[in-house]
Amino acid sequence: MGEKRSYGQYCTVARALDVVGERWTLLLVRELSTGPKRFKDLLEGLPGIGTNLLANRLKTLEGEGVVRRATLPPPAGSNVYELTALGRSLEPVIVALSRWGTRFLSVPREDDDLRAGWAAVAMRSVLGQGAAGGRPGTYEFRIDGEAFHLRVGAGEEGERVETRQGSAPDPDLVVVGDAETFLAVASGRLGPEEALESGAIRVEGERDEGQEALLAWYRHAIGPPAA
Amino acid sequence: MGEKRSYGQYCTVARALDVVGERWTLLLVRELSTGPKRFKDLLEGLPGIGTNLLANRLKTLEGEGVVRRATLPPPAGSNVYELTALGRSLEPVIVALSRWGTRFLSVPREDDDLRAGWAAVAMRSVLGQGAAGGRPGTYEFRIDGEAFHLRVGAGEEGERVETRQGSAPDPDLVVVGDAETFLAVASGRLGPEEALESGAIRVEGERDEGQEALLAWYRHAIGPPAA
DNA sequence: CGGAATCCTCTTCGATACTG
DNA sequence: CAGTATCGAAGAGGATTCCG
Repeated sequence: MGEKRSYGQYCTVARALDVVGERWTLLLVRELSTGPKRFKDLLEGLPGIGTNLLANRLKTLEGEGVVRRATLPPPAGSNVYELTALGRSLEPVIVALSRWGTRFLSVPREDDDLRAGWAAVAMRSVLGQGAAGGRPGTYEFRIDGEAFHLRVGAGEEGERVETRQGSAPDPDLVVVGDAETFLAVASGRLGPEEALESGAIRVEGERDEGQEALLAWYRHAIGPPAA
Repeated sequence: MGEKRSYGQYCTVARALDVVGERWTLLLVRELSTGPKRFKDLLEGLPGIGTNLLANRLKTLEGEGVVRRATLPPPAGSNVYELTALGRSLEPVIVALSRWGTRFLSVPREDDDLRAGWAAVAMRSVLGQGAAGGRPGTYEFRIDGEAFHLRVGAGEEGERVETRQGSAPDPDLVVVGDAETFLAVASGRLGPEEALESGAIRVEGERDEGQEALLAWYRHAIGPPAA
């Protein structure tokens, strides 16, 4: 039984792909990159994977130290899967793929699935491109009614960004919109100005100040349309 | 007939993987990342792929604008495959995977294949981590008798690095060694000092000055052992 | 509800042989 | 040398069932 297929190359890239190169695996990491999830949530976020394949991938990744099983603290108490430190260190891979994939996004195809979390991942991936000088802070996104927050910290080289599902306790800014709009903005297809003017994206709280801050942040983070 | 399998997700990561997520594809990009190659050379660098699969991948990637066919200028005149600009922009993906895969490298396994080019890719991927202040220049590596050169240019944010097969016309430094040693150094398993002292890696040209420069460069580029 | 196991069909892979 | 053709083996994927 599955003796673990390997490329059999003494090469850093091949070794990485031995672990995360199989079908679905990196998408599974993407799902967990915003926080722990139950088996059922993962199925929801990976339409078409099938329960057996998901279980297999999880088992393999757990064996390799990329994923870990955990139990959420009360009152939740659910069994979840989460990334280990090793798994979280795949972030640059996800970001690089996300940036590269942006140019293939165009518009949703017939039968394309769409999840709020994917828009959050896309938003995260367009950040931290500029060198220092970003705007550290916590930004909450409510995408199709689901909350995510991005913590932008001023690191040594470029910004350190973390995206997690759920509300932030102390957001500097709360932005509301739908997934397709956020993806359009992340891909550079829709300018933040137009998105705000048309009402496709709204800022909660003190409107004028918040809106100005968001625009400034967008402009810095996303930069000129489509790299 | 192969209607082109897709994850069917309106997501930047999934779209990227729709194009380069299949088995062998990113390794094929790795092979081409150091320069154009003939069909035969690609087979050599992807042991086990099978001619039909390689032909399929190349055709698909050509259709997607990642790879292009070209004819080398005389006197070579061979038909080769090379990356387009779109293909070259996959560099950050390869680098991210290579860095992540470094920790799985350890020592060659029984039956592991090993190619000089893979060591060059690994060397390239450990560069440009430090912020500005790197040492721009051209470094030639002769790995197992094969020549590669890395051009490090001082860019805006971090260094811009390009790796190509073949000799450089004007190398600032020529370093000679075998693939396994270079991979050990790239992975942080072997310090550059030890590698030079043991003679596993040699510097050509004016020894003392060159050796000092190489060491300084290594230290800056690679930094403290194993990030 | 969470997930493992089974069954069956289909596609892809991988190795070799064959052709322009 | 550069592919195409072929075919057995392995993996994907969808449904369904079983177990805690």
